[in-house]
Amino acid sequence: MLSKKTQYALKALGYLASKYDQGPVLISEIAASKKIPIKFLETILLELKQAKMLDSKKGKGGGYYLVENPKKITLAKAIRIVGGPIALIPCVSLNFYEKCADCDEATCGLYKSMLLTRDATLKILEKKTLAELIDG
Amino acid sequence: MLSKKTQYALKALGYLASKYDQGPVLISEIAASKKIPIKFLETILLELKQAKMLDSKKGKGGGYYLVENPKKITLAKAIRIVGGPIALIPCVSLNFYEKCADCDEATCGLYKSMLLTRDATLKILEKKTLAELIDG
DNA sequence: ATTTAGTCTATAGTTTAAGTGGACTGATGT
DNA sequence: ACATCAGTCCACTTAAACTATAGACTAAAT
Repeated sequence: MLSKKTQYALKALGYLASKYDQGPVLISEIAASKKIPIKFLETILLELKQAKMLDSKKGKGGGYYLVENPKKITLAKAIRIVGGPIALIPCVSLNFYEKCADCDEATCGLYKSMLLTRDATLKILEKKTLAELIDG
Repeated sequence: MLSKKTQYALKALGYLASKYDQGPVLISEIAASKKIPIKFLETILLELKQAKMLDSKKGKGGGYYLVENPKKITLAKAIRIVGGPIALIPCVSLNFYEKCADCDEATCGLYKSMLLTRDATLKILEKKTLAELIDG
């Protein structure tokens, strides 16, 4: 399961995708529309900004907006930025790899099954983009 | 990502599968072999026992053992018992479903992508069994 | 200058992970 | 039969990570 933070990030990005090229969007507007705790959302958006996926403007008429066309940003990329490994266990994670304490990957049965699962998941998440998060 | 608890459960079940029909196995043996904190493992095995996937014998010569042939137990079933939803978000979970606060499932873009992902994952986890967790 | 809206720091609450101590149960030896 | 040992079972405590909230600060617009 994705963390709450990651789920919120995807929802927020979907909303921003639907407003792409329409100027900055208020944090409060995103929070209200997607039912996300506003202060929590604040930190998530900041993180996405630091990763150059979003940019922001302060003051009146300010807000957050996507830097790039939503069609060019995959769900996998977004998930990874906010810190969510996609694999089910660390030893098959591409971006958050950690060796198991106990097993040899060449022979580990669990490793094999989890690898299959990761590949199937990634095949989808590397293809789907933020544009496809837009409702309708 | 699966919780630590779920990861430990799968490792322990894999070990028990490799010792199926060889009598009870000590918690301490499983913990040592799979590098699992022993007291944490205790509670996990107890939970699997209460779900009738394992049974145990107390006293000398005691320990835990699989009730059923490991070939008959899917990974999906095991994961669900120890409380790990397989879906990435609650609104597409079969066993731990929760409605989203903000979206209409008929039109939600995120819902559609997550549903695809869940199906791909489940296709694997509903087929793989504990027998396939045995190393080698 | 005033208002608007993002940024930063600190903190509280909640869940998950892990550790401690001891009670209970069954097998075994004498 | 009884004592002892080996093991699971159970109730608490602690630690760490995750989720959520509050308030002061800074930049931009008018």
